[in-house]
Amino acid sequence: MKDVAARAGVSLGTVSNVLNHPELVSERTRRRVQSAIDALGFVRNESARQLRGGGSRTVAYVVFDAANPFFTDVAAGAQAATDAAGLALFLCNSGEDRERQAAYLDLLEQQRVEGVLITPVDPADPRLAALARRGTPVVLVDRGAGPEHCSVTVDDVLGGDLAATHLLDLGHRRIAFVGGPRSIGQVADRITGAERAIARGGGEPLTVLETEKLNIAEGRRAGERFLGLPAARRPTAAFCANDLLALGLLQQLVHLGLRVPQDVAIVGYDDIEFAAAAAVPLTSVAQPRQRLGRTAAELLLDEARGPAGHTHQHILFAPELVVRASTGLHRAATVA
Amino acid sequence: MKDVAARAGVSLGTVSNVLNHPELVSERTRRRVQSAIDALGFVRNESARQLRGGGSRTVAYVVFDAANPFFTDVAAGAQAATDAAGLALFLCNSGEDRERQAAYLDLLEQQRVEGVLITPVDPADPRLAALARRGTPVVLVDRGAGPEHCSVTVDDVLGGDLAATHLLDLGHRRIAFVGGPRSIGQVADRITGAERAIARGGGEPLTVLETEKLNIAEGRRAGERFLGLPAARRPTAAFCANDLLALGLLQQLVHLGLRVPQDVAIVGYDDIEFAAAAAVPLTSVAQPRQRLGRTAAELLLDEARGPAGHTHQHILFAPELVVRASTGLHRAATVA
DNA sequence: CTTCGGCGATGAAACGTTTCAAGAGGTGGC
DNA sequence: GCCACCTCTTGAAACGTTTCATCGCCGAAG
Repeated sequence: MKDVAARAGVSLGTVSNVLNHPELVSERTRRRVQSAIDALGFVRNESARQLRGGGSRTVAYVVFDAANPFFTDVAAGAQAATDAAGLALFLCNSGEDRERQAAYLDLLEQQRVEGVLITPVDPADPRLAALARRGTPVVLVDRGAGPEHCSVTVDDVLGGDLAATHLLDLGHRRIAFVGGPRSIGQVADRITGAERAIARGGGEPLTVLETEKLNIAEGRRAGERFLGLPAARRPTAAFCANDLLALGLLQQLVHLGLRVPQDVAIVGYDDIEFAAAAAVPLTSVAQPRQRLGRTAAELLLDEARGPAGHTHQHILFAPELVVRASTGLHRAATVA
Repeated sequence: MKDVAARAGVSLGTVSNVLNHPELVSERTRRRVQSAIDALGFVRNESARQLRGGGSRTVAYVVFDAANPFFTDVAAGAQAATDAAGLALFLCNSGEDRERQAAYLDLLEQQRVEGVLITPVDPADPRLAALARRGTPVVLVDRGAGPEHCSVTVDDVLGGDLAATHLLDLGHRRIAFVGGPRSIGQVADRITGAERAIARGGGEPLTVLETEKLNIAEGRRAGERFLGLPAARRPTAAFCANDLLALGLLQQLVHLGLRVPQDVAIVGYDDIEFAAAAAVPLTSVAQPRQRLGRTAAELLLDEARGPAGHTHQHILFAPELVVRASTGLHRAATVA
């Protein structure tokens, strides 16, 4: 910037004014400075600017699994909101890894981002509360929060209930749950919801096939374990914690010779775009993904704008069941 | 930091040493300073640190479409490399939008990231060359580059050739290409490859159904247009620029009553995980996705480490055809 | 002719670190 | 008892901006 000033024959302050308050600078000087900038290829050093007091104009979304289309849809919603506010959104993929989540949170705080959206692997990480306490707004996405954050969630207990109720209505009595680890709140809630429905509807206790992650590969593995269950105790339906698991499970079961939905009915969760395109189109519990992201980002921006006039909110959306071929009408017909 | 120093009864320099060169500080003082840090919840200001000379320890991948699993797999590969090097990776989603790409590039340069990986919407953006000229390493991913960058690509002409050759081998003579816009290099190359194969194999000229984007929704739309073609000129096979289009197309054609592969054979591109799980498992041209990302990040890190001993490289991988049901054996049998 | 106001431009302080030359204090050798 | 050396700590400079009080100048008003 010094060089620019020298070349244009003005002071540092004037160059800065051209950049930040062009209306204060005369047309003539502004042009001279601008051409010096262009000639020298000057690029403002954001660190220095930020140091002096400007904010970072940056927000981050720490995502649980970037490879899951559910989260990229949420991110798209968030980006719509940050774009409108003129902030940049960085995506950070924790990849279901606590340490990576921790590393990102530390980094983001050091970089003084304006706020953090996060779908946490580990909502108990003290970093989250600390971050908020020290003044970086944090909004939990798809996960409930304590009094120190805003949160935007979808009712996972209800979602689990919807899924299980649907299967019970179709006449299924022995239902499997595929998903895990249970330490993940969403998983635990969906199980709770399913158990609630079963208790009410009079099915047998849920057979839980716990997985280590929530991806397609784990779904396939669960398929093998499913088939390994003694035929007498084998469930006639599976409710999966997300669509990736459901797609993997579906693929593996079909591969091993079972028919869906005749032999096994499957319900997924999230209703990602691929669910409808699956080998057997997937019944799934739909969440308002974009809306989730947009709302979360709006809450974040509100808090970042005026920490004063902001009160934490916990917004809860309702999921909806989308019925497709993977649960079929077969049993229903049988029952009816 | 001043507060920390005061509370611990030491100088600023000592606090800094505790943070950056703990081996220079006596055990006693170190503990005192550390407890002051904890008590005050001090978080180092990364801007100031960077200003004084430290690098940003940060790399970004500007991705073409975060919702396409192809790119998240590439990103996972890149992250493996940056993790190993102790750098953080930020994902920036340009979402096929030139302006957003431009905004991200400006921002990243201002933030002085150590390097930029990018699958550009617009490889002609002068920002890219300028960035490199001014000293920020740039590596093009899945897109060829001039002499000013490294690049890591997969041979798209060959990929197009493989796909079309496969269809020709199955006896198809009238082939559609679904994808666009043509301004995207990958799309143009895949068309070129397909045309080369057709010229060699003696099919009719490619029917190009140009799309605006490369996603599922556009694939569905292409399905309608496909069916709108006069029956006499309607192709018997479609080669899609990526799997998202192929999945959308497949879904729509089936929905409209066509059988795949009997009425229309479909070949996709990328071989994303969902391709195998589709209604009719998709024949697709596979790319070494993770490898692509890892290699690109490694080149970037090499350049960032020593701009001196670095020479730009252009690495080209070969794609492979993965045959599944969507091209079936049907025609082959007919022909044979 | 003086004074006032307003517009543009200026220069220095401030932001929060890191680095580095130099100082303080202690230990051991001669 | 002096010097050399070592370890630990210090203080100040430097990084590249933005901001703000101030100044110079010009035209208009009195």
